[in-house]
Amino acid sequence: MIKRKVGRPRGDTRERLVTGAFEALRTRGYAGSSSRAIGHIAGVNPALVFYYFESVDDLLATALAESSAERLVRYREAVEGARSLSDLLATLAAIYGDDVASGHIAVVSELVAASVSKPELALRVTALMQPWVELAEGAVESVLAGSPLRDVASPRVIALAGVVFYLGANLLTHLQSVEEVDALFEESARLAPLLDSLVQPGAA
Amino acid sequence: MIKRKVGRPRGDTRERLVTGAFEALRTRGYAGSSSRAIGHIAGVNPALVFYYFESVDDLLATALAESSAERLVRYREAVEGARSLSDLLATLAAIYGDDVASGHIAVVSELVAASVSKPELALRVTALMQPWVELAEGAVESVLAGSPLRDVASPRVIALAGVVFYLGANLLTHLQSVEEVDALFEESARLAPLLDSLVQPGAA
Amino acid sequence: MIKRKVGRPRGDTRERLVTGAFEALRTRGYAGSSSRAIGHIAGVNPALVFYYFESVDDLLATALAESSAERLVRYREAVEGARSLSDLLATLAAIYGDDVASGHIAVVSELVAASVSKPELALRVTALMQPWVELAEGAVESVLAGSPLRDVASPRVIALAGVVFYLGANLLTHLQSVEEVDALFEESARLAPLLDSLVQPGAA
Amino acid sequence: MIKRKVGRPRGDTRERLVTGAFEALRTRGYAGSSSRAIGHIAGVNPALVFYYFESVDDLLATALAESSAERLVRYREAVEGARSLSDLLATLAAIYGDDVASGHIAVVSELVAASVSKPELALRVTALMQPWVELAEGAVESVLAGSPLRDVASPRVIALAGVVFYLGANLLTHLQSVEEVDALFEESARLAPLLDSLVQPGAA
DNA sequence: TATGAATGAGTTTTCATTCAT
DNA sequence: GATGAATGAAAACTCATTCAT
Repeated sequence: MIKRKVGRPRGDTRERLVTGAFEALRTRGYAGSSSRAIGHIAGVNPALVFYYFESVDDLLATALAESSAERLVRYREAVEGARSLSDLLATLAAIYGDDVASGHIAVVSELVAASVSKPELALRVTALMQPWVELAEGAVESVLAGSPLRDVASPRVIALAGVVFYLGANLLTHLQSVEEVDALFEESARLAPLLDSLVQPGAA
Repeated sequence: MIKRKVGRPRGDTRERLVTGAFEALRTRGYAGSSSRAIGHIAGVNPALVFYYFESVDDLLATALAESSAERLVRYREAVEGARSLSDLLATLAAIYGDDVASGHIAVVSELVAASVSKPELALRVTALMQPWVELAEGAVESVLAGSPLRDVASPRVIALAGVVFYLGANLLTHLQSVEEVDALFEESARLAPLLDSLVQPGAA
Repeated sequence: MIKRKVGRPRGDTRERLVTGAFEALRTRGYAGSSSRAIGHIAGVNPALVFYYFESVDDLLATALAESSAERLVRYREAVEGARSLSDLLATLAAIYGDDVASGHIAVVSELVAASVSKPELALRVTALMQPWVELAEGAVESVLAGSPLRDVASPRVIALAGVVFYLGANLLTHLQSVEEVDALFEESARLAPLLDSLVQPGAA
Repeated sequence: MIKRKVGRPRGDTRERLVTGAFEALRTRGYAGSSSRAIGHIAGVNPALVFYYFESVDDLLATALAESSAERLVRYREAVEGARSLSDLLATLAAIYGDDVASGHIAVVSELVAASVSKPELALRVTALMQPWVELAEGAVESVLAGSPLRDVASPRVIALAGVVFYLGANLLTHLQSVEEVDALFEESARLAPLLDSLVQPGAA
């Protein structure tokens, strides 16, 4: 006798869990993302979390990893095409805006926050940050090429500064309102031309 | 025979709890700062947390508040005495350095992070941030006085940028090593004179 | 050096506690009437509960006792003046109505309810019921005097029936709406003359 | 070597919990029916209370619901077969007697009492009462059919009166002795023929 | 693959009560 | 009379994880 639970498409369970974890983090925060909660959102038995993943944290980190990888592909072109510091700042602002809208920013917040007291999770999250730092580093490098600033400022550090800004803005978005943070990006857009002229004194 | 119930009127229980909470946050993170853990560190019955405070979060926020107030007093002079942007950046770096050493930075991290999913806590933490934003705002204002930049950049937003940087650096300190973040501040020190000349073109 | 806490009139503490206990029962229920809660309402140190009373339950029972005694005085005349069963029913309805308004009914509910699993409290509450049963018994007796029913119905049992009705109505008031219970009393008022004619076949 | 973790899949756990809850209410009262106590009586891990039920109150209400449903089936025939008010009163007395013996009455008492300060529980208990009120209403209606009283007394209200009586008797059973309450029912049995003759003046 | 049952440790919080002052 | 501090037990509930099936 063949017995097959009806109505549950097989094979996509892992994927459902990943999506469920992302949603859980986005809507209930790290503390509310228990295996039960994720299973509930995914419409899947909570025990499966441990079948497909090592632990809840592992699943959570995977959810962030997948979202991050997808965005890396999506933004790489814009970042690498940047010709000036103001281009780069504009891109950072655009990424930030998209991430607020998609909920990615909330998920980052939650996991970075949790990482603070979970070393294992911190390792995962840090690893996810690396490609972004490298991407930014390359972009800064090409923008600074031929600039007198090249000798004063290290691209690596400036890239890190961008990440620090993104992380800090992340937190502030939760603590204050989005508007305050938006004002920050608008202001930087206004100052951008000034920065450009610092970088390439002869241009324009 | 002298018999004294341990822990009876010691008079400093509240204070011990506040210190214990700070230590718990610093060494075990938010997740590890249960009433039990705090009571253990303070050498006090965990139920007393609820005698002296409304909740664990209340105690935790109080611990941050006391540390924050003490630092505000300590740093106000330096911040208000700043004469240039590079002075201000140097002060920010100094504060950051002290806060890493004293553990205050860890405590801030933990509570800001936890705030992300605890609205009530977020309110407390946000309130604690305000005096710092205002202090920074005033300092930026006096530094920009008479500068051509005055018309382009709002002191409020620049002050917020400083806070965003502090918060972001906070997180990065946990995710990466302290060295990376130190490099950030060193770099900004190297760039500071350049910024100063932007602010006061005529000077020097 | 004479030191006297300002602003707290001495001597009325016991009374404040009794009133506070009544209010606590009325507004927060038995479960919410902790020594802390009562102390808070009374504006008095919770430890005083144990100075003036044996236990919280003792204080609670005392609060009911005082309210009950006061009402007994107030209603005795009406009950004893009743000339017919319909008079008695009307009085029962009036008492019920007053008790709903004054909150006494809520307090009775809470304590009778709690008595179910607290034998000591049950004793106190039962004792408080006795004078009412006796009062009712006397009234029924005089109403039935000279009635053919006298041989069929014992006044004691009819009085108990009244109390059972009062208690049951008490509970129903909490489970259903007050309106339902009011309907009950209105209906009995409509049926009362019929009952009167049973009691005194000859009259009117 | 046969090794079987105690308490693993036994299959009847839910049922054990329901029975345990009933027993706990019966023998220890509402206040004594903690998850721990129920788990102990049921021989089951207390955490399972929350696996199978939403809360302790949910389990408790379920226990009452199951007992109530079973009795409803058992008594429906007798109630619907009643031809006179005295039949109905006799049935009420019989139900009361059975309920005292089975402990159902104690359980009702406890939960009705607790409902006074637990709105959610009150909803459940009230819902449980409805079928009984309706059953009684139908029975009263058929008994009053063709009676001159039909115009004076509403079946709904008389049915409610029956419930009020049952509830009040419940409480009195706990406050006083069972004997007092028994006397009440005996007396009503003695008065029943009189009532019957009121209802159907022509008969017998 | 998937499920549902089970466990034990953990959490925050509340309480009655006691006692030194 | 009155206070505030302290205690220890208990409550409801949640969780990650395991395991037999």
